[in-house]
Amino acid sequence: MLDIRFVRENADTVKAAMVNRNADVDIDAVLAFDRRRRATISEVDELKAERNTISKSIGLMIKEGKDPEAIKAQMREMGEKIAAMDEELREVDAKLREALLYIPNLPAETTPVGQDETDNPVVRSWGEKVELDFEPKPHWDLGEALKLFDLERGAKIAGSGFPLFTGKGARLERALIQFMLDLHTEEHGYTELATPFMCNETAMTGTGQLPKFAEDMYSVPLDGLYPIPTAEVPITNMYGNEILGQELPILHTAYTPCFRREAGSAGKDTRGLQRVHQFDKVEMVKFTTPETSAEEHEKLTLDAERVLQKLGLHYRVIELCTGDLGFSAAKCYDIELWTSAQDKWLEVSSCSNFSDYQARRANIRYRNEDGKATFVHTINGSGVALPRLVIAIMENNQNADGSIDLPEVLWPYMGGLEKLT
RNA sequence: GGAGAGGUGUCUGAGUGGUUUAAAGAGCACGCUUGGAAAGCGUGUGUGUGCUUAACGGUAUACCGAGGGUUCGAAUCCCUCCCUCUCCGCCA
Repeated sequence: MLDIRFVRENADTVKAAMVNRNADVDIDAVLAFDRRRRATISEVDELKAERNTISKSIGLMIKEGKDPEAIKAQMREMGEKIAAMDEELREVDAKLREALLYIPNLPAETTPVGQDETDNPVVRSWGEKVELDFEPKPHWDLGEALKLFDLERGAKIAGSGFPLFTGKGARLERALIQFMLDLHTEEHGYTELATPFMCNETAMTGTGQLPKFAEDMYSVPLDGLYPIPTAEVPITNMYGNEILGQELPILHTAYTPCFRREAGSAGKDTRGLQRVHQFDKVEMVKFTTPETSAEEHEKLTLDAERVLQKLGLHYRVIELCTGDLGFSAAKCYDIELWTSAQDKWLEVSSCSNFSDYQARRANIRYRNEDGKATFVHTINGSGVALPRLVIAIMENNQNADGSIDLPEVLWPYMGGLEKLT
């Protein structure tokens, strides 16, 4: 959520930023709510001040044995007026908040301006494309042949997009999760968490999934819960409504499954594991001061890249331009893996700096050097998401006989297994 | 799911309708004291919002788990909900 004072004082900047984002929001409507809200507060506070004074004098009158009935009758009227104005204030307050919740974050100054994904610059790349001297098979063929997963039976029990991993495929999921968690906790300084896999509406609003993206979320209406689309939700919101007493930055990592309805993307890249409703992911989340967030964002991105380097996978980092930037993010790098069999790039990580946007929504603060309660900056990124990672390993490491070589760092996690046959 | 007990500031903890403007203590910060420290003494010590200020700040209002209600006036009384603890039930 944007700071209403900032919006008030920099309306033109905000409007220009929204144009760069292709965001259709009515800033003037927000400003009108803001004006009405402040006028109402001034008025009702004055009345309340008067009521407090007179109420106290009534107390004194009773003590002195005087009859306060005449004044009380008068005060009843004032009470009704205050109640009416409080109600009006509640309404305009709710409208203002609702409007603000639908306004996306301001892009960082360093975020490149652009229309859509074709304007996203490539920041860097690592490794080289794998050249195979035979006709490579897509992962869905390899996986069925090696019995790594059984997508038909997954569909039978839950629906398409709910993959069922079997045997070595299931073990590969577990091995990758553990490898990544070990890397982030032992070498990158993150503290591991095991979080709830469902969150309430407040948490989903805190990180920006609600209210605007309700249709992307699964929900359990009977209990008011939502299966998490990313560990970002429980991890970020665990500090909601707190003034953090500990040193910043705070670094957390967690494995969770992620649940996404993928509404509106039906039929797009859905073959095999490319786009699924449930997938495993190791996430990284940081809470930083405003001064260090840019630097910590770069470091977090490198932490994600390190996973891919250790696995020996060719990747590139692109930066999202203003037109392609996620709703809550100020700046974002996507990491994409190359797959030779399909001759294309697959997004496996999205590393974003949210500045104080989520912190303001979730009300997460710390004490700055002056001792003043200040909103933290939140940063998070996948480190990394599994299905497309598995795709890249399978498709790039395949042999002519249909077997798949496992990256050396995974051998210990696979019980010594070096090859999927 | 049932019964009971609770939820007050950084912490402990008092407070059952009106100088509570949330007592007191601890902690913390600053000052005095000291050769230095401790002790002692003194002062200060939350958050949101509105108005105001160049700024320090000032001022008003709200906040005692959350949301409603009663009342001239609510931490205090009433209603709904949430959470924690104990016991029972169910259960991996």
